[in-house]
Parts: sequence; structure tokens; C-alpha cells
Amino acid sequence: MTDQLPADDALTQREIPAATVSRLPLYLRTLHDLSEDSQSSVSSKELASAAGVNPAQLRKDLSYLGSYGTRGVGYDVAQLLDEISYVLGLGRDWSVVMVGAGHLGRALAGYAGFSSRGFRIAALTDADPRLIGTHVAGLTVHAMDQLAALVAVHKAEIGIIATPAHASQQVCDQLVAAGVTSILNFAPCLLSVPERVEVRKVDVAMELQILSFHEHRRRNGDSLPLPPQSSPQAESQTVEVSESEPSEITALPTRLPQAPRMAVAR
Amino acid sequence: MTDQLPADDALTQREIPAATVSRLPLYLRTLHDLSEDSQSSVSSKELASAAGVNPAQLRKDLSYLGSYGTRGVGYDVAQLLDEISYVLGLGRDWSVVMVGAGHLGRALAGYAGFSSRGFRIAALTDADPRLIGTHVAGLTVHAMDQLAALVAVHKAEIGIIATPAHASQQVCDQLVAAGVTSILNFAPCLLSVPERVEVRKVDVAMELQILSFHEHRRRNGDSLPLPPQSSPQAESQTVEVSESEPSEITALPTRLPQAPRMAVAR
DNA sequence: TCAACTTTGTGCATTCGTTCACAAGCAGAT
DNA sequence: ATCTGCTTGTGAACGAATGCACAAAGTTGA
Repeated sequence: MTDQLPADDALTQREIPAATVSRLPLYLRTLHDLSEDSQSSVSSKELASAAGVNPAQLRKDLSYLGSYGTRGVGYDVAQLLDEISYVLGLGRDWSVVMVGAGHLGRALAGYAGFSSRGFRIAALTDADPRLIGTHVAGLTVHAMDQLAALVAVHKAEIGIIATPAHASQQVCDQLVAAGVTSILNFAPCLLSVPERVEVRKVDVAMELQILSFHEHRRRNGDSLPLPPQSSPQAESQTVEVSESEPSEITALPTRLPQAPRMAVAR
Repeated sequence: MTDQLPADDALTQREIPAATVSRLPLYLRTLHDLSEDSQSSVSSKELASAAGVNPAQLRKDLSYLGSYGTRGVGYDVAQLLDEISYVLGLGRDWSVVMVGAGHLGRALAGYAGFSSRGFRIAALTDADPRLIGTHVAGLTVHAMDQLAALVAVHKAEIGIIATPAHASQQVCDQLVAAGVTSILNFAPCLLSVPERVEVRKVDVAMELQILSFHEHRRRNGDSLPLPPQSSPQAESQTVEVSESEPSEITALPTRLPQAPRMAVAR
């Protein structure tokens, strides 16, 4: 098993790095803002600062597109918009099929930011018979057995899963079987898909837990039952706890106090 | 401006890497699933596969927690659950204040996944006078000028911004002024905050654009008006385009055909 | 008690991503 | 025409993250 990659070698080679791709939409949005202020030209310094990234990183990112700025001047806003739009495949409208017409599904279906960016929610399905036939944001909710037909009719390449976690893998399989090759998953679970299918996930609870980590760390810092070693001389914190009491952790949960706790030190 | 970091040196030093932190909620969820199947012990191989990561990575991640498994056996599911819960600060309930009672805000307020994970939406505000006083998921929508008071009363450390982009910076400033130190932002825009405040963002349109990139790439591959150099001999793709026509890009948008396009090659 | 087996924890190599720093190139002034 | 000043594009240094491979450490069974 000495990894012999399939022949996507020469292709994968000069690919735009994933990290860059994930920033392109950011640049696009920032450029859009600039162009609304009728600014026609922008330097990497300016654009980077507006996007919240390092100027060198911006330039390197753009260099992958082969998009040329003008030395001494900067980038043409309109041209760069076109360039990035093109690379992101935003030159056309995309049909999106959404599964799940619960709270989240309905909210997403009504989100104006989709259509304004060329993503058309073409169809909406749900497993709940009570929802079928109801209307959401101008769409009729269809039954799950219509899914394949809807994907075909609307030539949808992108699917959105806004169902409970327990249903999501099955829904995913149906989407894939229907020909969808990109999936945005809002259900908190791992989806298994064929290699050719691209999955991205949005998990709000996960995001909150990451925030919770930082809050917790801020408060309890590194002072806790620690391993043999005395804690290093790190005491001076810059954390301002605004107005509340000095950390009143209500109730440590099911924690067993026996397990050696090491917060930070390796 | 030769970056002289503040004295969070010794602290940041042995910190758990951000990449690891972002995976901990994933492990937590996976362990939860296992424990519901009343599995009491799990090996890194098994857990990693269930979480969709490399076993070595899992072990290294867990090693930052100082959480010890048992060699020859694996990890105790319950203990690991506790361990990760603790590190993520999930030993307590967190009060969350949400701003924006539009489609998204309402959907999020009703999301069961929050409360079940210890995140209590304690209050909900909106700028729209028509929404104030209405009820959403058992909460009354309050006016924006109540925000600071609500944050104080509920001792909320976490804020969620579910407003339109144009309002989000102002809302963010209000949250920060009220003492919130962690923000989850659903509005598509960059927030500027003091250093001590942690911001995470969820941008669905951005996710769709990244998917769109891959779809586009899959279809148009590297065959496009290219720079002088002839394209390398990369032809054999493994992409199956299921059933649709062989790429019928409806209308290239505002694209100027003059700009040299280089899709992949550097 | 000891040997065979399993699985962790981690040093190390490698890959990926970010940032620096500077030569190359263009615009505009003189 | 040439020179000055600015900004791009990118090689190279750095740093973070990943994954391999193996010693250490425990379990199980005889």
C-alpha cells in the first residue's frame, strides 16, 4: 500500500490550494463592497486589510488565479471581481436542491443571500407528510420520493441537507444516487460519500463549543489540578472579566476528580 | 511595527493547537454516539475511523488533553467524554444572547441542538419594532436597547449575530460593550473586535461558493484559454458527470475575454 | 511468572500554509 | 527620455499540521 495515487497527478499538481479557495469568496465579497463605493482600483494592502488578511497572502492567493494586477498601481476592482467570480464558477446560476423543511430549512430557503449570489433553491423536499404540499419561500415542499426526479428536472448539482442527524446519511445517499456531486451538510454528523462527491459541513453547535473552549480557557486559564510539575510562572493575565463574579462555575459535571488533569502543559 | 506580542507568551506557548481544538467537538459527538451504543471502551483506530480522521492524529490530539488511554486496550468512552467536555468548557451551561429574530434567528432559537449541548439561548433581541414583543421558541423578542441589560442579567458570555450584514458591526460593538467575549457571526462580513474577544463566523453563501468552485472545476477542468504554454498532457479524468449533457455553461457572465486565463498551471 | 499480543504516546519526517523581503515592472513627473 | 516612487509577483524562510513508525506499557492467557 505504498500509496500509488491514481492518475490525477498532473492535475492535482498545480491546483489552487484549498486554503486559497476558501478565501476567494471572502475577497469576492470585499471587492463587491469596494465596487459599490465605486472604487475602481485597489492595492493588495488595502484589499487585504479590508478582508482581514495579510497583503502577501492576498497577492499569493491571487497569483494562483493568474490574475494580474498592475505594479505600481494595484488591481482593477471590476476585473478582479470577474476573475474570482469566474474561478469560483459563479458565471452561471446553480440549481440547488434542499432536503429538510424544518426550522433551518425554511430559514435557509428564505435567505436572500443565496439567490443574490446565483444559487437558486430549485426544490425542497421533506420526509414529514404534514409538511408536504406546504409552501416555503415560494416553493412547494415535495415528498422524498420525488427527490431524484427533482434533481434531474432542475439539473441540480448541489444539495443541501437540513435534516436531523439521524436522517442525513440516508438523504445523502439519495442525493448522490440522484446525481448530486456537491453537498452542504447542516446535520451534525459525518457523511460518507463516494470520492467524486464534495461535502462541506456547517455545524453551529460545534462552533459554539469552540467558543466555549476559549471562554473556559480565559476563565480557568491553566490553574487546575495539574501533573507533578509545578505550573510555570504564568500568572499575569490580560483577561478582563468585565463585571461578573470571579468565575463561579456552577457545577462541575459528571467529572471524576481522580483523573490527572493537565490543561495546557504537554 | 516589529510585532511584539503581549505577555500571553508563556500561556500561548503550550496551548492546545487550534486545529486540535476544532476537532474536539467532533470527537465528543462521536464518543456520544458510541456511548449510546453502550460501548464502554474504544481504540484510537475505531474512534478515528468513526470520526473520519487519522488514528495517529486522534491520539496526538488527545495527548494534548493529557487524557490517558490504556495501552493495549484503548480509551474509556465515559472518561474521554468527561475529559473532552471539561476541556471544551461544557461542564456548565452557557448563556447565549442572540441578536436578530429574522428567519435565521428564529430557526436557530428553535434549534434543539443548542440546549441539548448546554447552550441556553437566554435572550433574543431585534431592531425591527414589529418583532419586538413577539415570541419565538419560548422567548420574547426584546428591543436593542435592552441588550446590555439582558447580557448582564443572564451573565451571557456568548453572543450570536443573526442580523443582516449592514447591521452586524454595530450589533457586534454593542455586544462587546455589554461584556460579551465570544461571538458567533452569521452575517457575511468581517467583524472588528478588541483582541480579547473571540469571533467565529458561519457563512453559508461562502460554503456554497466553495462547492461551486469544485463543481466548476470538475466540469471545465483545465481546458480553457490558456497562457502561451501548451497545456500539459493531463487528459484522463476520473470525473463522472452522471447523466447530464457534457457541460452546457449557459452564459459566461460579464467576463472580458481579453484577460489571459490560467485555471490551474502556475 | 512470563511470553505474546495489542494499542498508546510521541519523535521525526514531510507536507502544507503563511509571511518576509526583494527584484521586476509600471506610472507619472520632470 | 529618463528617473523616482510605488506596488506587484514570487523565491525563500519560517511555522503549523499531518502522518509514519516504533518504543513503551499495559493486558491476557497459559
